[in-house]
Amino acid sequence: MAVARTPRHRWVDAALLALAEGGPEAVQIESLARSLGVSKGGFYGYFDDRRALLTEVLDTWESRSTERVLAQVEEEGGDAMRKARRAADLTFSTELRPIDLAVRDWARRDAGVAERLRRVDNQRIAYLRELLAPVSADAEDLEARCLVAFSVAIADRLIAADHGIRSRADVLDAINRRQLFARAPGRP
Amino acid sequence: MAVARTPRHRWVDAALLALAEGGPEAVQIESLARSLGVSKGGFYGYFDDRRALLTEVLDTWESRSTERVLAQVEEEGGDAMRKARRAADLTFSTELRPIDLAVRDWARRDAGVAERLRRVDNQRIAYLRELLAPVSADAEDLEARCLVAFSVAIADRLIAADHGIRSRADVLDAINRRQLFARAPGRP
DNA sequence: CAGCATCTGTACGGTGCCGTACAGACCGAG
DNA sequence: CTCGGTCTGTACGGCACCGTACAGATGCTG
Repeated sequence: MAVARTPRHRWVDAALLALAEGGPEAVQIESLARSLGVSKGGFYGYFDDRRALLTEVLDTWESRSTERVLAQVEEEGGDAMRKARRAADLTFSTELRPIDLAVRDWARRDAGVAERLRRVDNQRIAYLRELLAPVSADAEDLEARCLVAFSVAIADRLIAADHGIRSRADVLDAINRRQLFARAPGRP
Repeated sequence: MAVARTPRHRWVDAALLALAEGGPEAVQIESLARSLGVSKGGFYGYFDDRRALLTEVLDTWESRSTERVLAQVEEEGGDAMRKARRAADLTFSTELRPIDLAVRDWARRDAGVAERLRRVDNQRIAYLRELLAPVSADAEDLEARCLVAFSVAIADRLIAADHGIRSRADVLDAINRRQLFARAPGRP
């Protein structure tokens, strides 16, 4: 048996990279082959067609964004607060964030992708609730804080505005202190 | 002179629609021609090439998102609060919002688009500052509220999560009441 | 109504990508 | 070393889109 120079997962990884950089349209078999330094000859041994690759790409992204993050977080342990913080860090890592944005735009046009995104987002927000519950006044306040936190995290890379003398990081820090983690009145 | 069945602006409008629905890759001359019930014959009389159309599309979007909104708002008059609210409504109208999202994703890959978006966003946030200044405690608080408001407005259509018994509208309403427009402590 | 500038349909060559076919390279097993 | 299955390179047909060329339709204008 010949050993595979370009096993299945390399195609998927290359596709994830292309998706992150150029959206789903940029996931092109011949282009991926070039970036792998290979011709597309072997591709169709692993995948029926381009569509099958995209499905697998989404499967991989979904798994890395949920199960893998969750496993990592649980392995490291700690209290709910620490776990939720760690989950946030892993979710918005350098590799995962651009894919997240690409998928989010993709979901606007593809109901299947939208459904996957809903599953992933629901799991993320569930974690976020644990993080913010201790400082929230009530269920409505908690839900509001969660949506704000999630929105700010996502929109950060999508907004291009300046903030005068302040850097974006300064403003994000202020949001954390004054809105998200500010203890609600009348809580210990 | 023959009268134009398909004048320049119809190509631009069709392109804006395609951009909103499918991103810049979906702006295809032959596809636009089909949607206009016309062949592409006339297109190259108005534009040098596809690139020129995309430039004009961005010009149009930029103008509609800034000058036109501003003109409309100023025409209707009212105090700063009313103006800023009106500007927000016009900015996130049914037609403009999908284009906004498409441009935002586009900007991740194209520096020129990113620069345009920066100009537009800065103008929008400037208006937002007027809206939120009266309830803010200080400059840092104001900047935080602006970024939160803008982030929530943008991320709304990009987040797919559910909120239990509450609808998204409920949560957005709670955010408005409890975080964005809640009068800062010690303000009249 | 005739002339003419303008717009439109059709046809074409070029390019890039998809998916298929197949010959040959490769490497482990025996 | 030889065999055999697996992977890879190359070549091909098909398709969709870009941009060009040009003939003909169209409807002002004088």
